[in-house]
Amino acid sequence: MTEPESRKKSYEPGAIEQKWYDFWLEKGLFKPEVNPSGKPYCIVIPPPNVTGQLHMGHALNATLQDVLVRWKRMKGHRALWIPGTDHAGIATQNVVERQIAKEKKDRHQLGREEFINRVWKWRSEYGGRIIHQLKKMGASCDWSRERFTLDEGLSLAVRTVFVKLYEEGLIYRSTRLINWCPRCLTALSDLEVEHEEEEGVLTYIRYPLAGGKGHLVVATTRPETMLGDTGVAVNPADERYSELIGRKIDLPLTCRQIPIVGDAAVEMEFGTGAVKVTPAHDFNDEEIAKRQNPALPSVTVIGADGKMTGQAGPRYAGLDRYECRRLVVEDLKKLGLIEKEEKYGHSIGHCYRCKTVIEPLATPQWYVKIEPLAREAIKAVREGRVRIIPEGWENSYFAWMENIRDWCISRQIWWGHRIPVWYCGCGQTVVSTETPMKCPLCGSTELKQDPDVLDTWFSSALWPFSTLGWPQMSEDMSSFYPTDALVTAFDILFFWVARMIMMGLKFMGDVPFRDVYIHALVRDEEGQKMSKSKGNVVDPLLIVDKYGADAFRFTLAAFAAQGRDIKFSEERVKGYRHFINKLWNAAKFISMNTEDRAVADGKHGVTDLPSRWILSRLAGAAQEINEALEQYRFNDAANRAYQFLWREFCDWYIELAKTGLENVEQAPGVRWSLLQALDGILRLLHPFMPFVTEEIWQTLPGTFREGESIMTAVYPSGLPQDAEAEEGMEAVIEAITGIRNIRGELNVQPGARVKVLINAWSEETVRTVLAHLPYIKRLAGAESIIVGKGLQAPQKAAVNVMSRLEVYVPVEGLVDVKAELERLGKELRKTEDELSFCMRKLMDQDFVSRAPGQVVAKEQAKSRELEGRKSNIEDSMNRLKSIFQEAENG
RNA sequence: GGGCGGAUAGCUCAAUUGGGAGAGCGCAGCCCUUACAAGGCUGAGGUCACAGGUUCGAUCCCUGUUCCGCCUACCA
Repeated sequence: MTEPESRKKSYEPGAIEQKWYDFWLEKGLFKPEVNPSGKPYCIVIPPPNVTGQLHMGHALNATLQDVLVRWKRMKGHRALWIPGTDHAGIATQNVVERQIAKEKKDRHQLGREEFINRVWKWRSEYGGRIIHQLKKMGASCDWSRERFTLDEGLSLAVRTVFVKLYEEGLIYRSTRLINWCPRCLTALSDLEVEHEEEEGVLTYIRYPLAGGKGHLVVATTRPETMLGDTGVAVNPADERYSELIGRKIDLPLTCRQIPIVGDAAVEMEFGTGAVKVTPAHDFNDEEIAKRQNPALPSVTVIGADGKMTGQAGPRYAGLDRYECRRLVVEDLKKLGLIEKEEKYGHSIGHCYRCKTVIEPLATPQWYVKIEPLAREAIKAVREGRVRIIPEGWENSYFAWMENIRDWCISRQIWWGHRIPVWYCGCGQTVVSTETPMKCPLCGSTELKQDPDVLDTWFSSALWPFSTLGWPQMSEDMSSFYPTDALVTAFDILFFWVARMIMMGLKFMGDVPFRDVYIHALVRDEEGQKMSKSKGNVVDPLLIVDKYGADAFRFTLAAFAAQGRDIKFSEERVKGYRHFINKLWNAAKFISMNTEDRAVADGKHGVTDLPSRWILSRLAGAAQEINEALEQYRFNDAANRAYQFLWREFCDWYIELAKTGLENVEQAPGVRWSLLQALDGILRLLHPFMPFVTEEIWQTLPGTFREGESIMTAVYPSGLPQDAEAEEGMEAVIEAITGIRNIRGELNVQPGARVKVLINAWSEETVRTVLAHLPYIKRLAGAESIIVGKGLQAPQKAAVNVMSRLEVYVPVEGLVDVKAELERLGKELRKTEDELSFCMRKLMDQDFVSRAPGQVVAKEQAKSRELEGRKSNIEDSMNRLKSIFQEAENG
C-alpha cells in the first residue's frame, strides 16, 4: 500500500498539477459562466508570438494575470481571461524560410500560395506549443475563446479597420524614405528599428570645386553613399562657406557635378561644417533636398538587397554596401582625396528581428496618419480613463505620443493580413473588405491585389475588441468591453498598448481597458537581459519541472514589484518551495489532529484566546492582501500571505494549539479554528499557488468547502477582527519571547526547564498571563511560573524588560554572572542612548511647541517607558553586582 | 542631446503621503521538541551614495555631484 498523498512528508508537484488542471478544464471552471450573475471582469492576454517558446517574461506576465483573474473569480466576478497568439509576420516567416532553406529552396521557388500553406502547416504543428506551456503555468484562460490574429474573424476586423481608416483619409500611400531591412527585404516602422551605439569611422573627403580651384571637405560615416550625393550643404550663416553657395562640386569617382547649397540645419561646429547630401539614403538629407528650390534630385545607389545599383557606376555596381565602402575609400585615397579618418562613436539602426543594419530606402508604402488618433489617446490617459500603473510610465507614454510620426504599416512579406487594396490596369484603386469582382470604373475583372501585408501590430492593436467578436456585435462585447486590466512589460508600451488605445477609442468609442499594469523585465542573476546569444536564458518550463509551478509563480509574484527589473535566480524558487512544503506540513498536522475527532460547529465554539487571535489575524491578513491586489502590489500581497502562514499561523498558532488540543473542553474549538485558518490561508494563497492549495483544500472536511473547487470558493475579505484577543495575545507572546531571549542568550540547554517569575505592569496582564500558563510553559520551556504585579525580584536572576511585563529567570548556578552582567550592560547602553535621544527632543522648546501634539505625546510616553526600563535594568545589575562582589570577596 | 529610474544589512530588495529603518537569503550559537532539518529557538549585522538647502525634525522634500541601468533623438 502506498502512502496517501496527504501524508507524504513533502509536497511533490508533478502529477498533482496535471490532475487538478485537467479537473478544472473538465468542470469548465475557466469560463466566465461559472459566475453568471457576477460583475464582468476581463483581461486579454498579450498574445505571444505563435513561433515563440515560453520565456521568463511570458511566465511573469501570465502569473500576474492569473493571480488577478483567479482572485476576481473567487470574489464572484464573471471573470474572463482571453488567450491567444499573434501571427508574428516577420518572425514566423523567417522561421519557415529557414526550414525550407534546409531543402535548398527559397520562398520564391515555392510561390506565394505554397509558401503560405507551409506556414499554416508549421503553425498547426508547433503553434500550440506556447499555449501548452501556458497551461503548465496554471493559467486559467478560457481556452474555448482562444483567438489567433489570422483567424477569419480577426482578419475581417483588420480589413474593416483598414477600409474605414482609408475612407477617412487616415490611411494613405506614399513613396519616401523608410527603414528597410536588406535581409528581411521589407519595410519596418520606426519602432522596429533598434538603435545601438557603435564604433565607426568619420571619413573626411575632399570634394574638388568645379573649375579646378580648391576643394570643400565633408565628413561622413558612410563614404559609399557619396556615389549618390546630389549636393553639398553648408550653413548660410557660415562665413567660411557662404560665398560658395551656388557653385558646383566635381563629385569624385563619378562624372557628375553637384551644387553647393545652403541649409540652416547644418551644424557649423560639427565636422567641417559642410555636409554631403544623399537624399536617397539618409533621412536628414532627404529633408534638406526637399527644402531646396528646385529640390535636389535623388540618386539611389544602394538597392533593396543592400548591394550597389547600376547608378553607382560600373566599378561599384553589384558590390555589397560594405565592400563598396572599402573600395570607395581606397579609390579616394589613391586620388589623394581623403583628408583624414577618425574614430567615431555613433548610433546605428538595426532590424529588431534579424539585427541587420537598416538601410533607408525610398519605396511606396502604406501609412497611418497617426496624429488625430494619438490626440484622443493622449486625452484618455490625461483624463484618467486609462490608468497606467506605475504612474511613472505615463511620462514615457506622453513623450512618445506627442512626437509620434506616421506609422508605416505595409510589409513586403507574405505571411500576414494581405492589404485589402486592388489595382486596375485603368489606374483605379479599389479598397474593400471583400475581394472585388470587377473594377467599378472600367468593369475590368483583371484586378491585382496589393502584394504587401500589414504590420502584425496593426492586427494586435485591435486585439481587445477583435477577440470579443468585433465587427460583429456579440454578447461578450457588451459584457466585457472595455476590458478591466492589461498586464504587460514596458517594452511594448508603444508598439502595442498605445496603438490599442488609439484603435479602441476610434472604433469602439471607448478605451480598450481601464488599467494598464506595467510589470518588470526578468533578467538573469547578474542583471543582464536574458538572450539566446548570451546563453543566459533560463527556461521557465525547466523551473516548473524542478520546483513546481506553484513555487515558481509565487517567486515571480513576490518579486514582481521591485522596480523595473527582476533578477531571477533559482535559489529563490528553492526558497519558496520550502514555503509550499511548510504549508503542506501544516496541513498534514491539522489533518492528523482533526480526523475522526470532534470539531466545533462554527466560531461560537471557539473560546480560547489563541484561536480567537489567529482568526483575527487571518481577518487582518485578508484585508491587507485584498488591498494590495487592488493596487497591483503583488509582492506585498504575496509577502503578507507568506508572513501570515509561516510566522503567525505555523510558528505561533500551531504551537499554541498543541496545548489547546490537550484541553478536552477547548479542543473542538481549536480544531475548528485550525481548519478555519487553514481554509482561509489556502483561499488567500490560491491565486498565487493554485495547485497545492487545491490539493489540500480538497482534503478539508466538507463543511469547509462550499463548492467543488477552491477556484470558486469565496475569497476571504471583510472578516471581523478581535482587538481584545490581539491585545491579550501580545502579553502571552511577550512572556514567551521574554523567557526565550534569556534562554537563548544565556545558552540554557533546550532540555532544561527553568523557573520563571513574571512581573506584569497591570492587573489585566496578570490575569491574561495566569490564564495561559500552560501555553507559556510549553513554548518557553518553563517548569514553574510565578505571576504578579509588583513582584519582588529574586536575588540572582536574569531579567528581560518588555513593554507589558518583565521576566525573571533565577539563574542559581546555571549561569555565568559576569556574562549576564555584560548582557545587561549592553541592554542598558542601548536604552540610555534611546532615552537621551528622546529627552533631547523633549527639552527642545522648538520641538515641543512646533511638532504636532500627538508626536510630542508619543515621545513623552516613550521616554516614560524607557525610564522605567532603564531603572529595571539598573536594579537587576545592582543585584547581580552584589552577588558578584560577594563571590569575589568570599 | 533630451528624458526616466536606481544607489538602504554580506547578497537581493521592501518601507501607504517627513517623527530614529524591515523582510528573505546568507552568517553565528544552541537544538533530530512525535507537521515540517526543505525544520525550531536565539543572536550579530545599517553615519539609508556624496555635498549643500528647507524644517523643531530629512532615508523620505529641493538643488548640485559621482556611479550604474533604461528609454528616446536626423549632429553628417
